Amino acid sequence: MTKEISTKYDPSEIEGKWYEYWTKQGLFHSEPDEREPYTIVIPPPNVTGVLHMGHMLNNTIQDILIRRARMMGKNACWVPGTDHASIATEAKVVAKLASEGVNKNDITREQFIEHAWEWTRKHGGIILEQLKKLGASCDWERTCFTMDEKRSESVIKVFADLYDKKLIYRGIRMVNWDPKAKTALSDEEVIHREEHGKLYYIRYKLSPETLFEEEGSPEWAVIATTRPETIFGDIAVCINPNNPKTAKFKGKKLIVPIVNREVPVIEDEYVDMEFGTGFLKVTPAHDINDYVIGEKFNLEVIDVFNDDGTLNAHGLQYEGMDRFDVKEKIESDLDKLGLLEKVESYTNKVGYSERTNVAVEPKLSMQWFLKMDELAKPAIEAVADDTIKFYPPKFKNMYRHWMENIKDWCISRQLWWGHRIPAYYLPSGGYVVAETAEKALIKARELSGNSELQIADLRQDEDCLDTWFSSWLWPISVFDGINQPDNKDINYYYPSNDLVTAPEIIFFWVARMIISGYEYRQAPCFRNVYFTGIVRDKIGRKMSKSLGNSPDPIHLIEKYGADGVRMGMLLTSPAGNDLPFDEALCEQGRNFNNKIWNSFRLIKNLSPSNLSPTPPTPQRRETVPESSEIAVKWFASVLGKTIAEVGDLFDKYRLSEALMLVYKLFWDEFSSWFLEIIKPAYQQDIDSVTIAKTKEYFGTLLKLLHPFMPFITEEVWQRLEYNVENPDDVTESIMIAKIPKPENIDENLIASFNTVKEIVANVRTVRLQKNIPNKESIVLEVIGEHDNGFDPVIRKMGNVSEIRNVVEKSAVSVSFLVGTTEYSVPVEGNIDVEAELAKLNDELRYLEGFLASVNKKLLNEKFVANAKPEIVANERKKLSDTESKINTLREQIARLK
RNA sequence: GGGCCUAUAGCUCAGCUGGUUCAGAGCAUCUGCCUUACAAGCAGAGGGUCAUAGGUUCGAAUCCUAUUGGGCCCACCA
Repeated sequence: MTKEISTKYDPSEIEGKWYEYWTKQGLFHSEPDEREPYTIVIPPPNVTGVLHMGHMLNNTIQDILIRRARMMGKNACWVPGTDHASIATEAKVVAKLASEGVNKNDITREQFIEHAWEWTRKHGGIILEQLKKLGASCDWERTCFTMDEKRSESVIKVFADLYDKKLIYRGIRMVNWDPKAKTALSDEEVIHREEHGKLYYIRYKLSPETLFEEEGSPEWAVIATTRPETIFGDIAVCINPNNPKTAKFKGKKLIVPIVNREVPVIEDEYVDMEFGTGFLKVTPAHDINDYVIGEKFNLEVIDVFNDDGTLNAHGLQYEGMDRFDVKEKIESDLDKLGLLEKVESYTNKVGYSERTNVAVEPKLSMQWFLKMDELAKPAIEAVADDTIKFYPPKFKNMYRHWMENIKDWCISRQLWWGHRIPAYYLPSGGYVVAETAEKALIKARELSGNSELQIADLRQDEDCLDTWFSSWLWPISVFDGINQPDNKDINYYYPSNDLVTAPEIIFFWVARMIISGYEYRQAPCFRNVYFTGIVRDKIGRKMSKSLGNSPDPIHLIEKYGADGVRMGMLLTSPAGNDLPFDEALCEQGRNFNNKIWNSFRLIKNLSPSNLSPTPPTPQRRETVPESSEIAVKWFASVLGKTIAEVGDLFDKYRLSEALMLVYKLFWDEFSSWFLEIIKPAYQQDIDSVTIAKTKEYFGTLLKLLHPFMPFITEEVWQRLEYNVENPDDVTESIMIAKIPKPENIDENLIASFNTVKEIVANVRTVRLQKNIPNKESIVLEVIGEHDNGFDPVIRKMGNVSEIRNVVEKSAVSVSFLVGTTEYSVPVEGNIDVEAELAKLNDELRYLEGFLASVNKKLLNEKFVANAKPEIVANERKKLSDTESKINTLREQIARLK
């Protein structure tokens, strides 16, 4: 009867079909209307990136949220897009050009940017196509790119605005320098890693002028440093004025080795008396602390490095060598000169560039900065008072701590791929900031008083802006809310509802978006932030390209289906927890799909007429089996209850748990109980009332599942022609069907049914233990209270021919307790008295122990006096129940003996 | 160095303001089953001194303290 429908579900045949259908029907597209909006803006992936497991997790969650909101009747809008990823993309383009023998320095800025656009056109958008495979229901008509026209305009406008507000300034500061990308980095782009290095103890000879007079006095000071290659920049040696060990060097002069520069010994309490030898070499150009000291003492700054990390002319004979090579060379050279006292192994933290993974160099340079402290204030408050909620809330602390100690943001980058800083330098000196060259010209003429000035006379700043300086505007700029602050989209969709992102970028991105939201909309940019964890492999390593431990998401989708992978991703990932990914999870997801598929096959073939020789006629009254009647009523309750619970879990962003709940509802309650009850026996008919209810429930289950597994639910929904059979559903796609409100919840019914399940399970256990085949019906004896209302279900599910209320059970039988009622299954032949007795005695012993503990509690006056009355009452009930159980057991034991 | 989080079955996790079925779920394991939707399945079963030591309380997985083990964030000790 099911010949035409395969017994295995094959996702590959249908996923593409439905995605196309949804797109063609315009179901992902949103326009402002009278409904309540529900908005998510995607964390824009790098334009030339490819999908990895982190994206999979992140976008699965977003899709679940957006699909759920849509089915709750909201006007759901998920805006997709990509990020130009300034430094990462530029690095890729530079590498590509290099492989073709082209050096970036040999071509013009314009040429380079053309190459970068070409690269973007070629590789860009791949990732968005991959998201479609996952089922992401983004509004593709709204796709944005951080460097498209509107977004670029927004960025420049904001820069000019913040400059006018005096929040952006330009200055020479010590910044993190990436010698590979040859650009400044923000503090956030630097990753500190512990590293095993060396601590060099170097002798700095006393100047002949300031030698100690006494015989046997030291001829040098020993200075401990991890960076001997910076001695060319040494300009002083510092001691702590309170340090007796170094006190006699006060006022002395020392000779920097190799350079042979005479430098003074200065005194500052910054120097740690305990560390090393108590002497600190001061190299203001290459250490932030030294720089501070240098400023204080007004010392000269000698920068010894080129932009690429090689030594410059200050490095004397080492000029042109790489800093790491110099470190080694200088070690041996110092040794030869007898100036290296010793070398110790030493562990310290070294900063690395997040993008290029080279050690960053503190470097003094002219950069643009954004003042943060004032801007941060409303953003701190918004998270503190839960205007913007974090899930999980533990990240609130982290956020607050960072925000309260926020430093100015270095926003300039010495890169070409990005938004060029709109600052224009005048030939006569000075500069102006304006959104366009034309506007700049007006300002420049004003500034210089020279009305003859032309655009060509102005020189635009060479730097471009940090990538995050465009993404921080994302929730606003995707709706063009910077350029057109009062347009209908921004007014309708902003603030967005949920942001789903990784905790790694809480400072890079989340915090800054919140800041810009308050600065440019005077409102939060989103209401909730869901932080996902890091996807790890089975043994806990972070998934990464270099380790090669990351499965290709597209392969996974091909293997398990998008729905299966989505489920696998979600099964073990509560908010903020890392996700130990295992393909077995996808397998579980795929198996569940198959379960859904097979339920569908069963239901599809339920028909009042399919086996009956004569179709039902109005004359032939259908009979509804009692068991089906019970099941239909019971399942309505379970369904209603679960809908309510799922809603609650969604409100708390506990998506894994919501999925698990629906999973169990579908597999255990619906498939194993409901369907098994209503399923007609071989060659038996089924009534149309039960069929209708079954299909209705199945439809509701599909709706509940749809946000998690969109493809299979649509396929099955359509195959059942759900909308046709249920006139109330006027919708075509399950995507826009409405999830019903929780109703018909009868807790008593659910509780009674649970008892029934327990009875049936016990009957089945007896069968297994006694080798009674399922096909052989049995008799069930009841001794004690029992609700006969559910007997039809017990009969069907346990294959029980008769349920008998008796006073005394059959002599040869196996019995069990459910609640305080004893049930007994008469069996043929003899039973193993010994084994039976042992089992009963075990149980008796346990119950007696339990009784004793309950008794102890109740005899404790303090407990009775202090505990809440309902708790005491409950203990009393436990006492009497246990006593009654014990009596039953004792009787059983006596009888056996 | 400062701060935050965490420790519950073999694995991944629930367990709300202490007290009902407080020791749970899924997966994995074991035992029967090819029972007309499904072996990617069905039915059943066994797994835990709730990290350790103290304390508060009539009562602690839950609250407090210390110890140990994991994880994360921040920070300029050369």
